[in-house]
Amino acid sequence: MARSSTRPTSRDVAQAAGVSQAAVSLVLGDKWRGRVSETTAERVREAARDLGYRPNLAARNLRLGRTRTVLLVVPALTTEFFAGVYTGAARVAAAHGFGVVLYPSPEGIGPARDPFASAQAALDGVIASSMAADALTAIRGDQLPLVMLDSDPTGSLGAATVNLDIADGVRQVTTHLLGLGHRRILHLAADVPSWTFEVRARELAAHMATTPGTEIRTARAPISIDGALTATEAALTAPGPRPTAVVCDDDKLAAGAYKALRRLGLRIPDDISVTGLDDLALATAIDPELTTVRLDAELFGEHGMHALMAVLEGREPENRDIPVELVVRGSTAPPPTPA
Amino acid sequence: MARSSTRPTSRDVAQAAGVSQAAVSLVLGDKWRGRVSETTAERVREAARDLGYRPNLAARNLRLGRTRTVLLVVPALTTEFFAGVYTGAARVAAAHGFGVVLYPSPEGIGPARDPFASAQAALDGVIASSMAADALTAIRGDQLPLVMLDSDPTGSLGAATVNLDIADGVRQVTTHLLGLGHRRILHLAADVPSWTFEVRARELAAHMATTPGTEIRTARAPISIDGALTATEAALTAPGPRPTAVVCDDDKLAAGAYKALRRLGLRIPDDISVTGLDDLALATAIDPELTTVRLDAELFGEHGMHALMAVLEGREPENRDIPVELVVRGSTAPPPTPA
DNA sequence: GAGCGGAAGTTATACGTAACACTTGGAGGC
DNA sequence: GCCTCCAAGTGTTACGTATAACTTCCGCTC
Repeated sequence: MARSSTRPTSRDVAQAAGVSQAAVSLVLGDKWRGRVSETTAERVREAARDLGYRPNLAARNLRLGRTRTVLLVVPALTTEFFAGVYTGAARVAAAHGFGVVLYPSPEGIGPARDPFASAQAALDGVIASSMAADALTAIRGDQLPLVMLDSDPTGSLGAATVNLDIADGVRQVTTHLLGLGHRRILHLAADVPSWTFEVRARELAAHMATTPGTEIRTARAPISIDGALTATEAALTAPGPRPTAVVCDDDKLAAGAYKALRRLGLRIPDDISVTGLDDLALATAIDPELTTVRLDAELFGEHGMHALMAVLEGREPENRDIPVELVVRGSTAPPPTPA
Repeated sequence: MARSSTRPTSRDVAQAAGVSQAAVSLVLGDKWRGRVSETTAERVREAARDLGYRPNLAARNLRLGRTRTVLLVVPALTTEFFAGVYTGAARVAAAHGFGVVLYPSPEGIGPARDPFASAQAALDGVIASSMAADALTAIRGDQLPLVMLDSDPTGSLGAATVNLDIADGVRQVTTHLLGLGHRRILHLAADVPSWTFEVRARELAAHMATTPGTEIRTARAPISIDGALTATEAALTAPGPRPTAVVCDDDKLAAGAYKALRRLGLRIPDDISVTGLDDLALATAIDPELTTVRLDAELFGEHGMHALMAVLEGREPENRDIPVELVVRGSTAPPPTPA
């Protein structure tokens, strides 16, 4: 009968199995072939099971100087309900000096007060998306291997980058609209300083310029339905010939644009076309369903992690852009013929 | 000039400052009042700054046997884009034997392969919501302080629970609809085995029964727009008098119901009313805006964390239900008067 | 001038693990 | 009959930190 108040250690298992702590470590670490007999190994495994042994990861991490864990940094929280749960919980936790780590069951969400303080205990590398400069400085200060998602490849950080081919997506949207006959476009731009949004504006301008007689009007809005509504309404009631299509930086903005258009009495797509970018569930929830650019988020994640693994293994990561795909639905049509 | 290849330790700082490692620990741990002179303390801080010293959290955690970090377990991933990023990244990472931790910048997302394997290194407690039984068993095996969110308070787990007053929300919805004159209701239920959904069905039935001549038809659907669409269409084309209102277990189901109703040529709310539950951004993105029950997710999170803190500090957590609020929008109206 | 107490440190140790270097007891070769 | 070699382990150490216990020096009091 061992002390049951505290968690069992490998030494407790060793004692229970009548072997040394080293043997336990070998067996449970799966490094015993030819070093420990099969019968002894089984005895150790049984003892570990009986005691409910779980290795202490803090000790293991300290010993190995390595954690087999990486940090994925995302720009902001898109989840709605559990984002709120996290925010509230994290606030109280912080007040108690605690950090919070989210776990997605079975897929996935994320962690902590100060990511680099509370995470460095368990990090071999970082994947970061569209981050603030100061956070990046903190990461670099840690000298952790870093992969950037959707960031300027010419940025001076010297980190590997993995990007969605947003530029091509914008080209596809533009080609689609130009082909339908649209010439005057309202660009509903996300009011967020991020490379990925700069690309949209730049590429839209560049590709529209290839056709003569085109015109782009720009409205900026925070990424929220209400923000998009207000900005769109203002832009469309401004003087001058009305745009015949609204190109939105993402689907959420498009949902806001829908509301503004309804309020202005404009029918989609008869009076005005709308496009999004992301292909969220929202895109098919609204009426008419949204013509948008599908981003393969999973593939994106896979490529990002592959790149990080390459860096960790000393290989050169490949900087390939991930293809995207235009999905044409009911929100785009030829512009109305002028009376 | 110290060795610069490896990360500086507190001993390196001590050497640089000409003091013992213990002194460094005291100064940086802010426990030096009356034990170290102000000038020495400043010298230590300067050395730490110069070397870019960051304490090794694995070592600290090992030493303290405590991590000031808790794990928040959520039932599934609601985020769309970054959920996919996480899934893909986690898959590749797992293939390499790595775990993944998400970090929300600046608010918040979460972590890992096997939550209890990769997290126990840094956990003092757990907040879990609607979890699978096996995962719960794993948690209990860890003997970690546990708070359950939205779970059966009479469950045999002996954990503290913090719940939203979903029952009251359902009562408010029912009262609202009965007051408008609705008697035949379609309950679009989430096909997910969870206490929180059982409550909806039970409470709806109980409260409807208080008014004579009422009738509930039930349709089950997975929580997705397409699933809800199919289930709703099937339920409303079935024989018998058509329900005049659809009560949905959450907003996403309601969005699917909208599509089904449009397809059937029914106008909302003139021909049929719809209600949701959650008050997501989606609720105001669809047309007409959805009458739903607002859940204060942040407050929920705060209460969950308060409860966990109480457990950690040996206090008795209070098991209060968190109030919810009916938000009446454009999707509900009196039932059409029969011809 | 002996003794005391506090300031300003230092020394030593333990947390739990992984792995290197060593031991021991036979079996087999010549 | 002796040497070698291998299987099957064990003893020991280090990872970096926090802290309890100890030391040393000095200024004061009586």
